[in-house]
Amino acid sequence: MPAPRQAQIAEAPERSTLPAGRNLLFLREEELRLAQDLLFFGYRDFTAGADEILAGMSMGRAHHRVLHFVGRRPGITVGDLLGILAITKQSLGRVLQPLMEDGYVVQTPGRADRRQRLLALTDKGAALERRLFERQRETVMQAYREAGPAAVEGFRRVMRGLMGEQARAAFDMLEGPPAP
Amino acid sequence: MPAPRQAQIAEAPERSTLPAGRNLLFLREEELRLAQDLLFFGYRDFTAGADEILAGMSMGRAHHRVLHFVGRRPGITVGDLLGILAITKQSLGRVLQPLMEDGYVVQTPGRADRRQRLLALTDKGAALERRLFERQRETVMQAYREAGPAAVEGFRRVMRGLMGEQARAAFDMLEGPPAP
DNA sequence: CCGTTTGGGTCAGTATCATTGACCGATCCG
DNA sequence: CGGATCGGTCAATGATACTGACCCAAACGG
Repeated sequence: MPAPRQAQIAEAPERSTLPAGRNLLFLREEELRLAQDLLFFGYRDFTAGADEILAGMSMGRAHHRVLHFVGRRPGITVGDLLGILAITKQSLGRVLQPLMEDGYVVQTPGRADRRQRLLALTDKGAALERRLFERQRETVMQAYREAGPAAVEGFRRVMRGLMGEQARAAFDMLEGPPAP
Repeated sequence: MPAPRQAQIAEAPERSTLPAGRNLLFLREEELRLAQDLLFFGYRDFTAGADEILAGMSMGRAHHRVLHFVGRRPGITVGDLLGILAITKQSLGRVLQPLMEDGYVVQTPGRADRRQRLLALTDKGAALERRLFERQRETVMQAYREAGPAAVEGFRRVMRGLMGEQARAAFDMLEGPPAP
């Protein structure tokens, strides 16, 4: 008998024939578990296509994120980019440095504040970003088509609701005015 | 003039006053960029709460995923779990091993096939999983409430659409019948 | 019954993404 | 001028993942 350590095994959650009163709570719990699963599988496959391309260039998701957000906001400062990504300076540096050395991104000193380094994609950087973009476009567009326009609107509302304060502010800044 | 290397700077994408014919294409492009942003920010904050708890226990997201899926399918085999997570045996081992040593997960030999190791949460494991679950529940439930039931349905449809073949099969198995 | 396949575990080495804490130079601003 | 800010950099660490090779034990099939 292989049991020198008799651990308590948790009971499996019930899946049917519930006491009437708990029904609503149970549904909410299942709803949540469903959401966890959806987000795990969905996000993974959303990024999978771009990850594949990146792997072949000894880059990773972090590089893609920089390309994406710099492309979205040309002239963004390093500080603002850090705020969007919510990573440390060092983590960004390790990704941004090679991107600049390899000619995907350039920085130019700010005119108003010369301490700032304004980031922008080169043509080469924009081309790579576009390649990654097109790959994800296929995935997302198919999901949008299958789901329909109303579903897309719902998807947006829920995803936005998942964000915290800080992310929502960054998000609104990105989607909002071209530049302050 | 600090320009020994004159890189081409890509033009910023236009944001208004488009040639009429390209309008639709432009909207689709913006739609996609919006989706990318939503998924990045949304997923990050969805996992942030649980990540915080895990960090305090020298665990990471990978541990959470194991607890989640084992909790969802008690008695799951190692092979099936590998299929769901889509990682290598070695990667799973490095996470599963400590979880078993620390008494969060137990394995029992399969009755039909004694090569199999059937995984289950201990009470301790179920308690931790619940703690993580409750944390994410707050985030998701608030997003659901804000967005409304119709939006939730749309969210589900789109997330499911993002999945590839393999993920969709795993997903359907999870949400489907209690056990084969 | 014996050989092959399958389920699971393990070793060694490598890569990416992230962290902390400290420190520096250049620039801005009161 | 002096402090605050923007950006870069050092060193060390940890989590997650990968490949390829190899092993044991149990199941399966001719």
